[in-house]
Amino acid sequence: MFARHGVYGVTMREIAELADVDTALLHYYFESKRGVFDAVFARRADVLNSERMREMERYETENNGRYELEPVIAAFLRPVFSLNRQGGQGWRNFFGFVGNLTSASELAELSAQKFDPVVKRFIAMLRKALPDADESDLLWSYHMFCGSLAIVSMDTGAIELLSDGLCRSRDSDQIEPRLVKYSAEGFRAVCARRQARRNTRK
Amino acid sequence: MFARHGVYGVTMREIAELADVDTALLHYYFESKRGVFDAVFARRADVLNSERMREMERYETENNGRYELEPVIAAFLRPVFSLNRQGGQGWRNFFGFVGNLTSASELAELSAQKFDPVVKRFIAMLRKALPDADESDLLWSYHMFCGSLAIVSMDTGAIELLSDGLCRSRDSDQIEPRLVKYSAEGFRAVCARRQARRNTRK
DNA sequence: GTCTATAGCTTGATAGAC
DNA sequence: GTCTATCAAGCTATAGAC
Repeated sequence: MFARHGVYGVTMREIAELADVDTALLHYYFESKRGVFDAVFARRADVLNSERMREMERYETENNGRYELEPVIAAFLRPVFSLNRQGGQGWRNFFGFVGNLTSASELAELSAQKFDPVVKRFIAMLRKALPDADESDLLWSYHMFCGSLAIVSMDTGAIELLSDGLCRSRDSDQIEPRLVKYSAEGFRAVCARRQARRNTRK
Repeated sequence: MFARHGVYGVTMREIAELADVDTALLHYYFESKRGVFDAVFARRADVLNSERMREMERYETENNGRYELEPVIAAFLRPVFSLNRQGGQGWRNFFGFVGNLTSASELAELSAQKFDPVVKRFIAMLRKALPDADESDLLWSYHMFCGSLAIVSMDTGAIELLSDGLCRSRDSDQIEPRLVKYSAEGFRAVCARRQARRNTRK
C-alpha cells in the first residue's frame, strides 16, 4: 500500500483492515504509523543488503582484482530481480516502495542511510571498473542509474499504457538484461571519456 | 510543495498559508484540492509540451530526414533544462513535481495522458534514429530514460548526500550533457543489437 | 494480547456576512 | 471576491474492559 499510494496516501485503518486486525493492535506492536513504516522497510531492506553484499563479495573472490562493468552492475542488481521473481508479491511491493522513497524527501534520508554501506561498496567497485572516471561523472551516472532502477521497480502501469500491453512491468526476465546493458553503456559514455570506448580491458 | 511531499503530504491550509490567502478562497477559485493540483500541473505542462514540440519540429526541419540519437534526445531535453535554468524556482518545483507523478499510481495516468502526444512524437523520432530497434527494446529504453530524467529533476538532496556536496541537483549545466550521453549510449546498447555499434549512419 | 470506545485533532469543503 | 466561522468526516493514538 505504501508502494502504491505513498506514505501519506495510506491510513492506519486501511492497513489494519487489510491485515484483518484492529488499529489498536497496530499501535500495540508498532507504536505509531511511522513505526509500521519503519518495520516494513527494515525487514526487507536488511535482507536485500546482505544479499547484495554477498553477491559483491562473490564477484570479488571469483574475479581476483579484475573489474568489468557489466558483471559488477549485474551483481548489484541480481538480488533485486531474483527476489522480484521468487519472492512473491511482498517483495515486488517492497521494491516499488523503495522506488517511491526517492519522492518524499524526508524519507529519502532514511533509505539513503539504510543503504549507504552497500551503495558505497558498489560505487567503489564501479570506480575500479572505470579507473579513469572523474568522481562527479561516476556519481551522476550512479544517480541516473538509480532513477532507471526505481522506475522499472515501481509497477505503476506506465509501461503497459505506453506500450499498449507489449511490455509488462512484472517481467523481470525482460527488464534485467536491458537494465544491465543500458546502464553499463551509460556509465561508459559519461565516465570513460578519456579512454578508448571499445576496449576497456587495458 | 507537491513536489517535495507528494499530493497527500500537503494540505489546503498549508497551500493557503504559503499563498497568503484563505482556504475558502482556494475553494472559490479551484473548487477542490484536486482542482488546485490540476491547475498547477496544467499551466506549466502546456508550456513544456509546446516547447518540446517546437524543438522537435526545429530538429526535423533542420535535419531533413536524418536522425541522430544524441541531438534527438537533446532536443527533447532542452526545454526541461532551459526552463530549469531560466524559469526560476517555480519551474524547478514543477519538474520535481512531474518526477513525483510516477509514484502515486492514480496520478501517473494523468501525466501520461497530458504528455502522450509529445512522448509519442519523441519515440517516433527515436525509432528513426534507431531503425533496426525492436519495439519493446525501444520502449523499455525510453522507460529507463524517464527514470533517469525523473530522478535528476527531483531535488531531494540525495545526490548532495551521496557526493558529500560535490554534485548539486540544481546544477543543470552538469546534468544536461551527462544525461544526453548516458541515455544515448544506453539506448544504443539495448536497441542497436543487430547493427554496428559505432557507425550508425549507414 | 485483543478488543471497544473514544479522545483530540486535522482534514477538505461550505454557508453566509460583508 | 474575500473573509469568519464552522461542518462532517477522517485521521492517529490511547485508555480501559476483558
